[in-house]
Amino acid sequence: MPELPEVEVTRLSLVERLRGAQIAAVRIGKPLRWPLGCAPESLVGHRVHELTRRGKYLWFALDAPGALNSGAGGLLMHLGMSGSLNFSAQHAPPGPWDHFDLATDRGLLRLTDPRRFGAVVWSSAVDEGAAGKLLARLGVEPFETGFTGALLHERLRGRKVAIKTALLAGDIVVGVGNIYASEALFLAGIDPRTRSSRLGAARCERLATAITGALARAVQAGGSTLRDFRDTHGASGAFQLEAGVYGREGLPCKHCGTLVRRIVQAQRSTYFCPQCQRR
DNA sequence: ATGGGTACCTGTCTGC
DNA sequence: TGCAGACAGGTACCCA
Repeated sequence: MPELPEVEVTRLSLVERLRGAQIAAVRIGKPLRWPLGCAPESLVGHRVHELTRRGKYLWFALDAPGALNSGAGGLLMHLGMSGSLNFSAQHAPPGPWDHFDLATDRGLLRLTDPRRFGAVVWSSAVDEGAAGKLLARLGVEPFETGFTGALLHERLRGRKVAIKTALLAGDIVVGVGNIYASEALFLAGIDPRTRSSRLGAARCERLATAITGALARAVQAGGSTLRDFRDTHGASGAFQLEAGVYGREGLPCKHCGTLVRRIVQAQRSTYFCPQCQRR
């Protein structure tokens, strides 16, 4: 489910209530992608100092009991393909897909994840241990000033993979998942099959702008795809209406009327307009 | 280093 | 109706 916009919307909706919340109990359901890495009871008494995001990962920075900002490690969370995070009623029994509960004095935070590609991992610091290892290979944040067309140009040079695949890899720029990779390339007028190294400075500039724009608009829209998932209305929803090409195979391009095509790249669907997007 | 493929797991939809 | 198969918002890891 979650690409950067959905993760950021999740973070924004939780951060105020969670900041300062004290952990009262931790419940683990079925195993997620990786083990927690600490005894769940050892987290009891800690407070959530801050909730931040890196790429599609959430970082719950923890304070030791009684101390303020003592840096008592934290929890790194990934929502995988199907994860969602919400406050539940304090004593609501866990459903079959609820695999991680953080009971706090501010409410019960619950991770629901049917496919269990998600993970919650304890780490002594963001840049150490399990978290450090997972975050080490990540590229720049699309909303930070370091993300420019020039950087894209520099990092794509010498890469032979298709641009769509390069964007998804996450080691150049983070947060662009399967939907927004297609959308950004559509906005930039670039054929997703284009060899990365063939993109010149001008198109890299356009692509950087398109990526930032698409992600920012999606955050503003409230991560509509996330809402779809929670309401179990399937794939149709506000984002589908906004999407230029994603999920629109066989429908007319909104710019030129040419039928949108679907292809498979690196075992993932890619959607594009063969007329508006050029190699 | 790069790139390709596989693996993880479960739900939903489509077509026969 | 039943069932097989395709497909789904991610990413670490293994191997050429």
